[in-house]
Amino acid sequence: MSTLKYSRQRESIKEYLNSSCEHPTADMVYMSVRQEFPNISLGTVYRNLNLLADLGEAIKITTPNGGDRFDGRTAPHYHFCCTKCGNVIDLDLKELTHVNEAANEHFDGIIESHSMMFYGTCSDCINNQ
Amino acid sequence: MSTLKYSRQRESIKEYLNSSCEHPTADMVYMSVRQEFPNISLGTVYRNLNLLADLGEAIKITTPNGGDRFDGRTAPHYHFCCTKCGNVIDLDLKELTHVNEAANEHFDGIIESHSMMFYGTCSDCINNQ
DNA sequence: TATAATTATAGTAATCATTATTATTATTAA
DNA sequence: TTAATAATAATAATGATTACTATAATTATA
Repeated sequence: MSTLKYSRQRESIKEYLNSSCEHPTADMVYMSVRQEFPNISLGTVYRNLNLLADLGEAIKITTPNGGDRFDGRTAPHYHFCCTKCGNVIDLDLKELTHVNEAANEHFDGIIESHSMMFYGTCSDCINNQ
Repeated sequence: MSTLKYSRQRESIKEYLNSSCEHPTADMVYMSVRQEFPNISLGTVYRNLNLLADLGEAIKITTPNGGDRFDGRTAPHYHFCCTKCGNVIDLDLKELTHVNEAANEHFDGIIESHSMMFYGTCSDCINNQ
């Protein structure tokens, strides 16, 4: 196994993830971090986002359209995805703690976690339409 | 607006979706329907799967790896996705009916639906490891 | 502190899933 | 039966992501 080595690029990516609340795509992270590191490569962004997700320092959010999104907020919470504009928004909804066990009752494998995504229209799209 | 025209290819795709319980990817549908229509195009498969989903005759399941999957069972239900092999399995868990309203309480837009995916290890991967 | 070892990067090519294009074919309406 | 039109097959194009490789940055060691 290889040991993790510091990199300023990864630090900048992590910082941006933690400061942003828009659940950016890899490309959005790329655009932002390029202000500090004009030569950073999109591959570097992807590699580090996935690394941070593996380390548990970020969450990868699978969406139906427009690529995965990333979230620096690692505490369990749920998301809303607007079917009009695709934006992802944090929800204030307490964690469903018993569903994993409930789902496991009639199931032959081992259930460890779940993710839930809510869909509809965000307030921006309601107002601007 | 254009009127829908019958096609034997679409009929075969629909039939396969309804007979299968493995939540096939577009490519799996393609492989199967090719036995009846050797010249069918992958584009035709994609177009019809999306069309069926739009018509409400199938459900598109977004997964973290390996492409979207399709389900001919349209009654609301939840899925499990194995983190080892990627297989998608139906769960016997009753629908969470109040979460949409609960999520909407502190939210500025309109929430219409949700999807939930459970993760863990399926029984095949537990046994074969 | 200099040097060696090793990981990370930039730049680029390749891959995978999906959608778009277009000439031809199948279905439906007149 | 013919005309209108939607669907298809074949292929090209796109978008998101990963793989490759020579160089640069970081860390360990002498």
